Amino acid sequence: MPVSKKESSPCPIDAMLSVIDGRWKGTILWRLSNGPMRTSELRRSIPEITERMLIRHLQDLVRDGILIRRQKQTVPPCVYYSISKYGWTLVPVLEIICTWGRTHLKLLESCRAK
Amino acid sequence: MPVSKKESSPCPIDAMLSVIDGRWKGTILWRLSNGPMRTSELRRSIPEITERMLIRHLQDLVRDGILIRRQKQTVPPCVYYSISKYGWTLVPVLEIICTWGRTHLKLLESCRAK
DNA sequence: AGCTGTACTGACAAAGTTGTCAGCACTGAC
DNA sequence: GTCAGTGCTGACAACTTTGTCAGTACAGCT
Repeated sequence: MPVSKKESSPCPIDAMLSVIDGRWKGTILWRLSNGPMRTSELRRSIPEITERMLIRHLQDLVRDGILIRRQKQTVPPCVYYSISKYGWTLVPVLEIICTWGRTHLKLLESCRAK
Repeated sequence: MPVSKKESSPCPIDAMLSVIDGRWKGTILWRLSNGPMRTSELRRSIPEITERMLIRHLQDLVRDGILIRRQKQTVPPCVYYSISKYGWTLVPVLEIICTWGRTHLKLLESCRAK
């Protein structure tokens, strides 16, 4: 029976990964850790991402309570995304992941170098 | 251009996730953190996993330097997998991920309860 | 002789994720 | 009037990951 990882497995590691897993979620959180941004700002700051995927990931992160969506009721619409209080508890974890990833990348590099 | 996350992105977060990402990798590492195990032992200790996926994940982890494969040259073959010295640097990171995941799961539960 | 167990591979299907493309409804600039 | 920009959706194609099934080669048990 193929059980999606997204479907609430009782494993806490999977639970965390299901929140940050997604091709661009790490990058999005990274950008937003410097302060709130508009949808189109985010889009421009991550050149390779498509609008479709940006919005899908943003919606996931809002649903998971990591981000907050604030919309000014104007025309044209003006939407800001920011990291929620809960989302900030995730940031130090990401930093640790990042640290490990950096040393891992260095290792891979030195392997390719030889 | 669809760029696989597995294909060395320069983002350290992605680099780390590409190592531990996989439906069962967290669970496998969890089991092995108690000591080396044989392929079939692992298989029995994770009832839902298929042999195919176990072996594919094990091979990934060996390739990434996280696990060590030791084979006794006997018939029938006897293969032990254990966490490498490098792999052990990953374990504390997994523990932090696990801690966050646990509180996240509790939060999800209390949401469903109401 | 037939069955089980070991560790693993290959071919392929199903499911999941990501990307592409078109479109909405409105506004302001040219 | 046409174009660009805003934030977003739906349909669908392409790609990736996971699962299913069969098969390998040897050995021990009955």
